[in-house]
Amino acid sequence: MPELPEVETVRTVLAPYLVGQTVQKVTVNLPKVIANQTPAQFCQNMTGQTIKNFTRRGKFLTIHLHSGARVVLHLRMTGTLTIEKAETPYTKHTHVVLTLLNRQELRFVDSRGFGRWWYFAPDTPDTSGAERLGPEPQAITLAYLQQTIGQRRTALKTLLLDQHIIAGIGNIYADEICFRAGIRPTRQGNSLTSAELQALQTQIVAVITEFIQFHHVPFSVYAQSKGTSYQNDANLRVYGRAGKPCQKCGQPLIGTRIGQRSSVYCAHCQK
DNA sequence: CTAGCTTCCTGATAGC
DNA sequence: TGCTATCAGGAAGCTA
Repeated sequence: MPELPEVETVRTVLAPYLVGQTVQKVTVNLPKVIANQTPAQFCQNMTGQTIKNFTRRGKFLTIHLHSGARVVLHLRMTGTLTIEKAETPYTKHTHVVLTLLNRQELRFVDSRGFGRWWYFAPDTPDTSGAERLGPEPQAITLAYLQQTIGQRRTALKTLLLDQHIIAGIGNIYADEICFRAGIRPTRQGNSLTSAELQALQTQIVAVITEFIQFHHVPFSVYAQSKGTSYQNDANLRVYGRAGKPCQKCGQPLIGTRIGQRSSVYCAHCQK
């Protein structure tokens, strides 16, 4: 489900419920979710720790503990985080639960079970993958695009999805960025002109910034949607609209596959 | 460096 | 209604 804007919503909405709280009990119902430890080790390490901060980097979230330890987590396709009262029954696929001293719980629910959590002791390096991310989309410059995307023969869409180049862009916003930049997602990176790379830079920043705003919901709305800020978004111009008329020119949008990912673009508006 | 494929899973939906 | 096939917003790992 989530790309950077949705993960940012998770961070903003949940941070006030986590920061300053102490972990009283840890429950792991699906062991493989804890990527670098046994559930027993993880529970022992986490119990009694106090949460200092809750941050995001790309699509990764990090719970910083006062001890200097960190818990890094990735929601992947279907992971969600919610705050529930301790007495509320678990829903299906509740894989990790942090019970806090205030009788509230942080629950990780993930139907496909692709999401992962990592625990890193103080002064040990992050090996979750978050340490190898490219810059945040808002920090992308024209010069950076010229020396990365501009040098590669791979399809633009695939490059936008490469987290080592830019952190946080997923399948939805990659298509939206290409549409708004007027560039076909199938174009080779090194075929882009300076003007096109500039348009790309502008839209990378604009699309991510706008959707962070769109998905910024109050806790009540977030809680009601079970930890999702994403719904079929009226602001999306191409994603999920294959065959429907382009909102600029009216021609039917093309649905195709690029790098094994579903992709939509306008053959008329995107060169 | 690159393209293509598989794998990890459950669930929603489309078609028959 | 029920069955089957297909697809899904992520990403790593493998092959050639």
